[in-house]
Amino acid sequence: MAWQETHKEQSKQKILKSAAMLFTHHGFEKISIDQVMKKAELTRGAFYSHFSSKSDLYAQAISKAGIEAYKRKPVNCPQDMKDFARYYLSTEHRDNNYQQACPLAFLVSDINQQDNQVKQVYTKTLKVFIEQAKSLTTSREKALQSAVLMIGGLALSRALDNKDFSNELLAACKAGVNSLSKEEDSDVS
Amino acid sequence: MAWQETHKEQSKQKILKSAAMLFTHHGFEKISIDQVMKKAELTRGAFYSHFSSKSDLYAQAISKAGIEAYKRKPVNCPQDMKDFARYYLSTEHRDNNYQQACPLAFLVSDINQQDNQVKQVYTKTLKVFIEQAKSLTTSREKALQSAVLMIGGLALSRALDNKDFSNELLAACKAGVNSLSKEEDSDVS
DNA sequence: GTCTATAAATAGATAGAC
DNA sequence: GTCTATCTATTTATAGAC
Repeated sequence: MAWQETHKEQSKQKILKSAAMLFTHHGFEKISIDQVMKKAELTRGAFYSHFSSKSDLYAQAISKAGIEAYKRKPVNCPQDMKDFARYYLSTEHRDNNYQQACPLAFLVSDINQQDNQVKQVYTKTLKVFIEQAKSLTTSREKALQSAVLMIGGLALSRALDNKDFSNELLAACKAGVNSLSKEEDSDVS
Repeated sequence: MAWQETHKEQSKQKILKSAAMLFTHHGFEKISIDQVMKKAELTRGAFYSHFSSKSDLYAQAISKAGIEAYKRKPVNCPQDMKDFARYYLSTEHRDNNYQQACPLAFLVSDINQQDNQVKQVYTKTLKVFIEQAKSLTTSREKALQSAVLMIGGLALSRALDNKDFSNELLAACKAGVNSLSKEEDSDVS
């Protein structure tokens, strides 16, 4: 019994890992259950033993993707907003070169089309992101602005067909975030 | 002959108007050609006399949606970044109460999944937006940051399931844009 | 140019064997 | 729990009548 439970959990985690990667990079509609299951080395029929619907998988995959994406960020840049922005607003992140990209940016305009479960998971993930930003700046308002500059900047940079323009946009966002960080803040009490 | 040309152009404009509205609010994948044609009071079969593919329609619809969305903005707030931000980052804009919402925010993470024609149109539309912002601030960098705060802020606000949180985010972005405007800028030469 | 009808492909979800 | 097979619905795109 314990073996079976473990086996089932392992299968579910394989599905979730595949889904987190595929959905983050290509969005909800472009990815089919079949693609997710093939990447997880399973078949379509096994899917509904683990998830109630494609939308259910999407919600859980976004949550996992968020956790995976932040797993490295705090480690690499625990106290410094500049490092955070450099990591987040990098061309590598934009160009799909991170194993787990940030779903907040990659899926931002996809979420409004989804059901409440998905919106709730996305909102919770954003709150964690903003808490992270809050610890690196001096006010909640500045944390919100930094989050929008990072998430919005990365999302916009991915939509452009002009690399120079896209790079310029990332640089401007980095500068904006830096001007909101603790070190640059003249209001330190 | 002239009559037919006019008639054809009118049909195309009706299709484009329907597509601009439907695509902007629901994205590329959630809208079918059939839905667009029904809204335009035509049938599916007539579609391919006007557009080569659904993707072709999408590109032209984004262009039209951008033009329509900006048609009012400069009129309402010709010289003032604060008015621009108040208009753009309003709850009405977020909640689909504008007849023509801004495709830059509503579709931002959808564009990366599309072909080059779509990306080019989106990029061109963003350039116009930034030129608008440039005329209301003191540097290109501030214009880029303002654009990201507005477009990214609106996009993010639409993804949340918590109205208070969403409103707070819009307010923070408005404050951020205001601090980048000409009036608040201490570097005026 | 617009219509009806249909081809051809894809995908979400389910049934039943093992 | 996972497999193969299939149902059902949807959608892009095309063919041909008017």
